[in-house]
Amino acid sequence: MAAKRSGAQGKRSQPGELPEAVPEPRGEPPLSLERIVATAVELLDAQGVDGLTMRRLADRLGSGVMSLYWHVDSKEDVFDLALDSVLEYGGPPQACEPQDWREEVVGVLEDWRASMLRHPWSASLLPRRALGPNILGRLELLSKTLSGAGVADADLNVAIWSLWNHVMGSTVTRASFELSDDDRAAAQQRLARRSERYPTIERSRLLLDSDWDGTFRKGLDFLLDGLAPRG
Amino acid sequence: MAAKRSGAQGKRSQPGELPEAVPEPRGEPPLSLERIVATAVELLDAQGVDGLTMRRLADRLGSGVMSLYWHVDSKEDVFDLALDSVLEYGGPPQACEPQDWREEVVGVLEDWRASMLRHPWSASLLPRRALGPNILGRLELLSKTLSGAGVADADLNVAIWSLWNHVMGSTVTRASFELSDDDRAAAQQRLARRSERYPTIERSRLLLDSDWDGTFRKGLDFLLDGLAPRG
DNA sequence: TGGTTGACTCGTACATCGTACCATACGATG
DNA sequence: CATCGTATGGTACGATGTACGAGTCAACCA
Repeated sequence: MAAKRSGAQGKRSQPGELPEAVPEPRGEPPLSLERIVATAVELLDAQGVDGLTMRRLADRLGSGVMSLYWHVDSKEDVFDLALDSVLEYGGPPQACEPQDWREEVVGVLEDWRASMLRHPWSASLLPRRALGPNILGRLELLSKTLSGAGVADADLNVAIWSLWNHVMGSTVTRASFELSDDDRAAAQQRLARRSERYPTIERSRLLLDSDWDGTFRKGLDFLLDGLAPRG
Repeated sequence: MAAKRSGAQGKRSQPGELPEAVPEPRGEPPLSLERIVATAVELLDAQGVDGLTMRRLADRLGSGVMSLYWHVDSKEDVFDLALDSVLEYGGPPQACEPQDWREEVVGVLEDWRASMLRHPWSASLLPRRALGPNILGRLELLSKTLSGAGVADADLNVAIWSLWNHVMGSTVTRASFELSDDDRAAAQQRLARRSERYPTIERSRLLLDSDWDGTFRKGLDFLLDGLAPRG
């Protein structure tokens, strides 16, 4: 529905030069998709998924609630756009071609994971259909790198999904268990109270002392070992 | 809050034998946590996450809405209980000790994945804190199996989380992309329209022809290769 | 016997949400 | 001036989660 969502131009005036306060009365730049999405991300960072409300979003933007709906179809739309916007890819730090394809893949995936951990709400938004241009771009980049590294076309999809699953799984897991210290303490108490039922995970302090970064790196290495061309 | 959530007894009467319709007037067995959770799972299966409403749940149970709140603290509570209840573990099919630790691990994890895929909403509930007794039980079982297989204590947490991440990641991914055929067609169209931007993933038909089960199995094998004791 | 208590049920009410509908304003174009 | 597309936003509606408190009923004690 809706024939809206046109080019979404940011500014509009390039004609004459009016020294008076015509372009921006200061305080309320005009609404735009970009501004809406950026503010939504701010709100999500500050208040979490449940904290994002169309009314609160409009307040932060200094606009009426219904004005948002000219730029956006629904709240779901805002979620999709926010998720994708957070996954914009800066590209590799140095422009030169890296020596090792493996290093490049690791870099791409670690940046991916870091982007999502920077915005913990993104993990809980994942299970919805999420195929914005930035996500697709990252998939394409990963795909191209693997292909260039010599992974056979027949194995390409398996490789991509395995790596994607690893990133998503570890992000979701970490976001779930990195909540508040109170929650963690409560979980530990619950666990200790029934320690006779869960002796092994209690002994290994699974929920307390886990090294998320190390686990991610190690699991990734194992996957890459298996996926490597000419195993 | 709330000192409720007592023993939650199912029946109440074991005194005399009244042949009249005293125990169940047929049609409305008394409310109980078990019945609430079971009905919530039904509703989630039928209508998805957004379909679960306290009012709808009460309707299905033939009770008033607020009656639910005597057994349950909040709607979040219902979600937590439903998620955990779906992950009850039946145990290995045959009682005998399996010959191979690896086979046992694979069995545990495939059953785990299958349980979640049977209730697709469970994937989208995951990113919340989710540590019910059944999930903990599965973690404990996995942990014990790995430990018994000779995985060193120092590597145990890494192994558990890597495998957990693999299950969760592939479940979330599959649930995201196995939506409706319409959605898939729309995504494909969007992709084709910009095929010049995503040539590799379009050529590999990443979004269309993926073998989810095979990917899961292959990734799992790679992880187990890496995690195997005495590599 | 009658009163009290605690487990359990539920109708009403309220704040808050997403958003449909409609009135408005404004710059550009006829 | 009339018209139109772009853009804004006030009001209102239906749905939601749940606080509150009144209700029922069995069991127990006086």
